[in-house]
Amino acid sequence: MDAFFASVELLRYPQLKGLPVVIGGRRREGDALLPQGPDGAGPSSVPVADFARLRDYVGRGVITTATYAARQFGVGSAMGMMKAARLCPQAIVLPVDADEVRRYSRLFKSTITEIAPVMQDRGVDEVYIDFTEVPGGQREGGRVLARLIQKSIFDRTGLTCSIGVAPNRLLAKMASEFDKPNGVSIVYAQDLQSRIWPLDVRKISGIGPKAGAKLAALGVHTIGELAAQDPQWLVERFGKSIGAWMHRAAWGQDDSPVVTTSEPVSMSRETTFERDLHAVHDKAELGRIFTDLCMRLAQDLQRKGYVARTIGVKLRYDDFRTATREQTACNYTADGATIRQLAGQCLRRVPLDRRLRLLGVRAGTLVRRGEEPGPSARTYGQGRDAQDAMGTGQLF
DNA sequence: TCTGGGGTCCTAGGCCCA
DNA sequence: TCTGTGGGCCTAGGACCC
Repeated sequence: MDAFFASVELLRYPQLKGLPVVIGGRRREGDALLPQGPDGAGPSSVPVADFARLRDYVGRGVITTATYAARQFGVGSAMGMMKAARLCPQAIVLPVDADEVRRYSRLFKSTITEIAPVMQDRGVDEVYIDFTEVPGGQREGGRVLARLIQKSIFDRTGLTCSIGVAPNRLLAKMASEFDKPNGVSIVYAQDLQSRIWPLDVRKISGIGPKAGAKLAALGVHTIGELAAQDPQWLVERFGKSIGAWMHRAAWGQDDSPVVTTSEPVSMSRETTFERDLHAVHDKAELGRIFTDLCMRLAQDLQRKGYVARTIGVKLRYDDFRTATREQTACNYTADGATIRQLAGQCLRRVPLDRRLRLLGVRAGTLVRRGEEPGPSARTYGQGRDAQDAMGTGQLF
């Protein structure tokens, strides 16, 4: 299989090109989404000076993405806004406009599938494409088709994207990193030792901060060093599945197909509070938020046509520890009140002695509405804790 | 003053059942 | 009848991704 990996940079205001810009943070009620130009001309006509700056940002939140100009200051995705403001106070802050991002994401993907129909979603701004069967897909190792896709995306959306082409998804993803934000990189199987092995192990999608640090502590820093390890040695340290996968990945091996359809496994809604809340002192406010999360989750399920049998809660304490509890019911549901009741039972099994910074509600074991199997013969979550919770009053 | 939100997958332990 | 074993499901937590 030959695979493309394409990712787009979701910044489209030409007057901000080349400037440090971060997208992210948390929007407060009543905040204007973006400064608007005269006569409804939109943000594209707003002078640079009129955009908000990172130094003026107040409150919680993280960076969703940053331009390459901002990244030069050390600012990057998932960084706290306050830390980013210290590193690059002059950066322009744009809010996340989720509806607009979704619209452009759909446009980006439909442009690709019109050219190469076998495409796998990898989030809002990334896709894998199998172009084995696309006419002309092999010309110049795939470069011709990649350029065509790039141009089509730019013509349709005004967005640039970087593309990697390689024998499989794993290598294509790494190849796409080689020439950002608007390049095409081709990696052949025989390039493994010269172009992949010198890279840091963290460049492998799936090796994150924890595994990266553990490997570093074991003296393994590059992908080449990872490839040199005995697979059994990796299995003993990272487990059967991940250890074996790591070794295959280091050798550039990946036989996973480009999957064009998938069913959701879970849906959830969560929110971080403006200030930490206490289960007793802020009971009314927490109750309102909790109910709202349950209702929004129910709406999500109903809108997308799913019902769930497992309902759970997620809490994050003021010390950032996380606790989850979940319960699988006899029947499937997408009803807000039922979800609220089940989630409330889960909540009673969590310690609530510390202040909370986040509350979430999750629905799992999903099936399409109308395709529910019969009631489960066995029910779980009926232990002492769960029984304590049954039939008692609501916590919040 | 750190650290969002919405997901997937893996692991480990417990329980139940054949 | 008792015990051991293995599989499936549930639960909680963690790692990782965009």
